[in-house]
Amino acid sequence: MTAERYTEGLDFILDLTSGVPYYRQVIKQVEMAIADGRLRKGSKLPTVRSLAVHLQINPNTVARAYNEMEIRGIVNTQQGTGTFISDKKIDLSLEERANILDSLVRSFLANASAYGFVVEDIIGHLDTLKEDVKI
Amino acid sequence: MTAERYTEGLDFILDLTSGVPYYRQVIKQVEMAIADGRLRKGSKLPTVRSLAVHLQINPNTVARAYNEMEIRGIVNTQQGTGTFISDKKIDLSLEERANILDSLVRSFLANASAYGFVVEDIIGHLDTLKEDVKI
DNA sequence: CTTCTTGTACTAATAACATAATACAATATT
DNA sequence: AATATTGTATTATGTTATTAGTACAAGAAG
Repeated sequence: MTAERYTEGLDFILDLTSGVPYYRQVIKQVEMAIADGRLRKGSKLPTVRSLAVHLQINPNTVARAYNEMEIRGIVNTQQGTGTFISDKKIDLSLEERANILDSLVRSFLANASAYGFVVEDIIGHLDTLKEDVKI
Repeated sequence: MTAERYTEGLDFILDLTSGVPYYRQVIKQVEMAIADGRLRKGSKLPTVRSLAVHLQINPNTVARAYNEMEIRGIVNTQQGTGTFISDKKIDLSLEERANILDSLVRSFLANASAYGFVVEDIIGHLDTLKEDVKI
């Protein structure tokens, strides 16, 4: 399968029941893979057509995800070649960085609390995620 | 605020970035609250109008969530009175609970990675927050 | 009884999403 | 050079989600 040409350990899956649009799920999975180290600068993503076959969706839907990621600077795409993770650098001072992180985390904790989760739940789950990636 | 009339400790929050339809988020949050005991038979939910104001969405959207929950037997609603949790048991397995948490965490990580944060950053900050809360 | 509060119903409009189909342009391979 | 692979663009169609606005019916409160 041509999908083998992209980074090992990266497997796209769609959750058909979540109500989250498909293209968003693709974007989020790429972002996740970047966050936990499975994808890095220069890594090649599966082609539009192969990922569409893999996920059993229309190529245009994959193309939409890739296009949006390019607009956001997450990837570089080139006709005839493919799509690669960019080296997008986020220039923030340490202080700005800390402020944004704090804001993101607090917002997330609030949201999680609406479902009844507490900090320990989150930390436990993140530790588990991290262990999974290590294998 | 009229929302005070419903069960203490229950707070609805929408994640505008996850792509999950709003009405589904409301339903899921009610289900979680029932499963972990924050809501029980007879507990009153906020009115359609008050929750709509609280969440800054259209009342019809809340009404949709409430209507679907009534169809599924989760709540009983009565015009002129309000909406109450039914006596239907909702048992979420540990796995289902973990899936919900996983979905929340992944969506958050994807957002965070757009700012250049990685899992270790998040865990570190959560540990820090956890220490703060202890004090 | 009157007024207020509550959920219900309905219509119309808009935006977003996903698909199918097709064709073209740029790059890579043979 | 010819062919294959890759992303891009476009049009049209259908479905879903959300909103706004309005009105009605049922229950609660005064």
